Amino acid sequence: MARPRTFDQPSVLAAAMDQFWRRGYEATSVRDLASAMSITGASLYNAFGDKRSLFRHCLDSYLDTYARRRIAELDASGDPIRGIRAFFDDLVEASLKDRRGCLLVNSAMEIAPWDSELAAVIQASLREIEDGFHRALERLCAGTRPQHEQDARATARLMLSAVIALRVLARAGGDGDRLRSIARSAVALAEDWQGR
Amino acid sequence: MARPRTFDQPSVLAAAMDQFWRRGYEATSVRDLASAMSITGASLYNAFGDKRSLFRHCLDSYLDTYARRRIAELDASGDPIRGIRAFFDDLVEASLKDRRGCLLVNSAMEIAPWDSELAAVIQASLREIEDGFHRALERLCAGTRPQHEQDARATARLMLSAVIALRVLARAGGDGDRLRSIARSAVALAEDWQGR
DNA sequence: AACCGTTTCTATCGATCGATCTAAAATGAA
DNA sequence: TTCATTTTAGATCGATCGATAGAAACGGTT
Repeated sequence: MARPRTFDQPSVLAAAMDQFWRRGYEATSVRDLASAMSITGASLYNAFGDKRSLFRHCLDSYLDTYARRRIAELDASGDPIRGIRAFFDDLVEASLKDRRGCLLVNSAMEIAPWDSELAAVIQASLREIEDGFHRALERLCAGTRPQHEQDARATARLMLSAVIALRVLARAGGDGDRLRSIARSAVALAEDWQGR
Repeated sequence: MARPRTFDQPSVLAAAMDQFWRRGYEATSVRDLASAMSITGASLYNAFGDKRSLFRHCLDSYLDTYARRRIAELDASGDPIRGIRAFFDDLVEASLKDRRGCLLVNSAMEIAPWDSELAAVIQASLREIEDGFHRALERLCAGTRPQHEQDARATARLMLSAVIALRVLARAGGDGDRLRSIARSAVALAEDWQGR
């Protein structure tokens, strides 16, 4: 065949993701990316296509590596309430340690209004999170109260709202008290929904 | 004296605000701004200083014109629950009609991480919204249950979360059902808090 | 060992970025 | 009417933008 690549695709993709994550799409230049990835601009274009295509790869990788991992852990939790609490505790801890926020939410703000294809990906991913909460809520009252379907959907959406707001506030420098307070309220939402 | 300006300061500022609001800070060029404001670049720099300074003027104007107006209406409402419902109904309606989202939330994502001075302004404004909800909740049980202060603060913060998420989802193209569902849940939060 | 397809590097493309300069036009005070 | 002062318009600054061209480097195939 031909000359093989000298860089490791997953690791340079992670470096690019980090740039987009911290600085956003517009504010990240191709030179920033190439420098962070330790490759030249030509190699970047050769391997990933243009800037938007590289971003698409980064977003897909982010969703697989971070977003869906949290949902899977929620689904795997034995006790849904404990799973929800672990979800939000972990989210707050990660958000306070790393102020980049969430690449998915960041992209929903910056990219989605201008790129209908990526907007569809983003909306679908947000829906995955919402559905994860919904499944957890349904497990809380398995089979007993089918009439509360609407409530479960509404509660799941309010929990998704808490996730989004946590990420926004963390990126904007919100203090830990506020973040923890929101997380606690979101968990209480599920508890109250179960107990009512 | 000397030659007076030929443009109307508030109206050109509104035009600049519209650009920042729709496109964001980085993606809006000084030429975009000058064109939208119907003045030349030199006039822009002469009247408003550099790009960041113009943005600061726009953000201040936005807070006075939009954000604080909603809070004042909430404070002025006779029935806090009706005021909260009107707040969210109006927010959803406006968010569906105009997909720009909220300049304050947009800026919290894009500007706050890189500009500590503007970050402080943004955090203070978010706190103003939270405090507005908090005052409404306190009016719901005036003087009767001082022990619930912590709950009131937590509920107000969750309502702020709903506002932020509504704005994010609206900008990302979220459908009306989801937005209305979140708004309804946020109002229900206040109702439940009153009734518990 | 010779060949071929791919990657890599350097240099650079035209366009646009934020910002500024010059000079002409316009205005009110003296 | 004159003059000082400010605002205009247009040109342009150096820097950087996303993207590409051409040549050299390289490894698997024959």
